[in-house]
Amino acid sequence: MDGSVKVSKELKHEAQASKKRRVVQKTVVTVRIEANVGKQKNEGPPSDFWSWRKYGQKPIKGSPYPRGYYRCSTSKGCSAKKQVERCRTDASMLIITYTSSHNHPGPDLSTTPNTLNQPKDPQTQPIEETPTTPKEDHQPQQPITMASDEDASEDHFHYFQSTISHEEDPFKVNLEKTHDSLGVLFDEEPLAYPHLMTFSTPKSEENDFFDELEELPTSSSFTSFMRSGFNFFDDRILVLPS
DNA sequence: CGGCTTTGACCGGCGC
DNA sequence: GCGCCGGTCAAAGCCG
Repeated sequence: MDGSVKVSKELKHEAQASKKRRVVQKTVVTVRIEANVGKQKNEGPPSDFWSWRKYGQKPIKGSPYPRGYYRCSTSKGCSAKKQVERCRTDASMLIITYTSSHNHPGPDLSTTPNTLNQPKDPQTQPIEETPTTPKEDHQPQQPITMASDEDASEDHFHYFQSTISHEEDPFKVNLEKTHDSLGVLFDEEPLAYPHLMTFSTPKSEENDFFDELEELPTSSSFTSFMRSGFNFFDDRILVLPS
């Protein structure tokens, strides 16, 4: 179990050609799983901390492996979706495509028992626009769910590159073994990679991306999302679909 | 008992 | 107009 993280990045830059659906935020994450050294139970959903409910699976043409469709089960009104597909050539390569974004604080990431590095308030900012609690899952809530299909999410295309040069993935190992060690994960997570992603602090030359990022309502949730993902994803790319 | 997974069918869009 | 493909829903079953 070398548990080495392979940094494979593939940037997809597609021009929008659709005339209907404007643009839906699409995040393509390539994960290389190699924890199946002797087991095979951790191959499925090593995803993030959010709970995903599988709502469909279909064989994709051109790929011997089927594609699974997941939906966020953490919140009923969450429109976050995820597609898990396996590489056609590399069975150990998982291609996860995230669509939309969570409109609610996912896992209690900030609820870390050892709040030593998270001096944030308990109710600091679960969400900027506030969850559309009053509404149900029927209502067209778009305060935060800008990734839905509203015009608000025009051309959102960000490109994040996790510079995980650390080969030490204690979390990853744990994660792959069992999701129960999530707590450990957080605990182990010293300071995460705050500077890795200049989220709320746009200043890099990639300002372009951040420029649009500022529109991202899910700053806290998203951040958490990223943080958590950093430990599991080799590389994450936000792509702007057609 | 609740939640999640699974599988088949259905629907919409696109291409030919 | 038909067929292909991808995506989603819905019902049943299983597991915890």
